[in-house]
Amino acid sequence: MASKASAPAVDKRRQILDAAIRVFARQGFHSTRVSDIADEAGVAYGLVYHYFKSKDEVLNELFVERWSLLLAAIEEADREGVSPRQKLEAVAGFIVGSYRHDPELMKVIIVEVTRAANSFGRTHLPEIRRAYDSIAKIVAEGQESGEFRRDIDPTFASMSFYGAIEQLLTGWIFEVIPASDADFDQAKSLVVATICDGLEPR
Amino acid sequence: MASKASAPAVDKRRQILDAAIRVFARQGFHSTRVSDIADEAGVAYGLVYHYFKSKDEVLNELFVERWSLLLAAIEEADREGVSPRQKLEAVAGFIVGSYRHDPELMKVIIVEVTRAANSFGRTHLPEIRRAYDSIAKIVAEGQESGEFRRDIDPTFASMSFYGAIEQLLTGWIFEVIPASDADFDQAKSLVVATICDGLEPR
DNA sequence: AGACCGATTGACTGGTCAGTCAACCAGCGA
DNA sequence: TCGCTGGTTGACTGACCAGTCAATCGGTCT
Repeated sequence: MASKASAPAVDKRRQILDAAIRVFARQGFHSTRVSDIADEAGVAYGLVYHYFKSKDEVLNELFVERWSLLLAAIEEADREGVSPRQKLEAVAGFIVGSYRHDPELMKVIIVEVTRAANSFGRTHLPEIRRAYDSIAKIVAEGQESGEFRRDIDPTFASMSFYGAIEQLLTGWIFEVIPASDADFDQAKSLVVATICDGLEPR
Repeated sequence: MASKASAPAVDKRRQILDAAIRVFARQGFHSTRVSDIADEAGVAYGLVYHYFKSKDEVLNELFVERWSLLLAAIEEADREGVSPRQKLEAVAGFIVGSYRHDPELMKVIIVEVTRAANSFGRTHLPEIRRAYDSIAKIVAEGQESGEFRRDIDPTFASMSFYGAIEQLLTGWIFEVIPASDADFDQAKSLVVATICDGLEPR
């Protein structure tokens, strides 16, 4: 496909995916018609079905594409020989960075997949779970090395950590909390400070 | 309605609401037909429209009914003259307790409203935000009294705290993490310990 | 009895889309 | 020039379902 000797000047498939991001972000998956995607992409209705076997598959593609990067980033962070706290910082940084870099895509991923475990998320639960597990692994290693306390289940900690970050993104997405560049910069360290140091003074 | 001199043996309206909880929890809001609700309630299709003006209104009713209790509980917790940490414990305890008491209803609230800010949540954003704000208020008071550190924005802390709890419930709902009675018991204190004390040993 | 009225019933309608498909087009090799 | 092939088009169809409504039921009051 993309490995053709000479790629076409415009990659219609990509064009459709990018249009879908915009439309899904604007109207939500359920209330976008396939024709909306085609229109936004400046392409005929039927072409969407030439490249994707269903509307669902378009969303799937967007999710898988992005989530695999996240999984890679978490595992990469774990591989580095730094403190568990720095690993968590790297994970938080990657997620916040993803949002900063392409808020529309992250909105779609979170709102339509990650936070929609009943519909789409269900299909992708295994991949989503893999992220939780990788974070839990970081916490568990921190406990073994004595850098983290041992009386909090790593799975619990992982869910709290991920939940906190996702809630922040959700707050930005729906303008419940301000989303300036300064907020993005702070977010990473504040989340990690909250989770690692706690709210009570030391 | 319910204030009639002699209430009917069966309150059909309530019967419909309870049936809706079960069906929404089982199939999700989008893929339940109004006829599913009627069937589950053992009632004719049209009767749903006698008591509710639309399918949406059924969900709204369920949400408002429950969320107002949550708001009351948070504000009540804040009113008591205890430490901010104990207030957060009360809030976490109420939410976990709600799930324990009626997991299906909480599943519907979270999956279809709270975590669905694009569709339904949008309508209820003000009420949802009120919960965040009340929690932030608890944190802010804790900072003023010196029981919480001052370098973390209360709004941030509030989102992290609420996000952590909601993520735990979501984990239970989708069986990503085990949901035994023991887990419920621990959850409250573990979340609060994580957020207040942090993962790093003191 | 008979009139009245709210609760209850379920067949039906109107509108909406996802997905199909037959036709069309452009480039290229023979 | 003439197929051939794969990308591209958009009208159309079949299914689905929220919401409507006219009819029926059952209790109460006169």
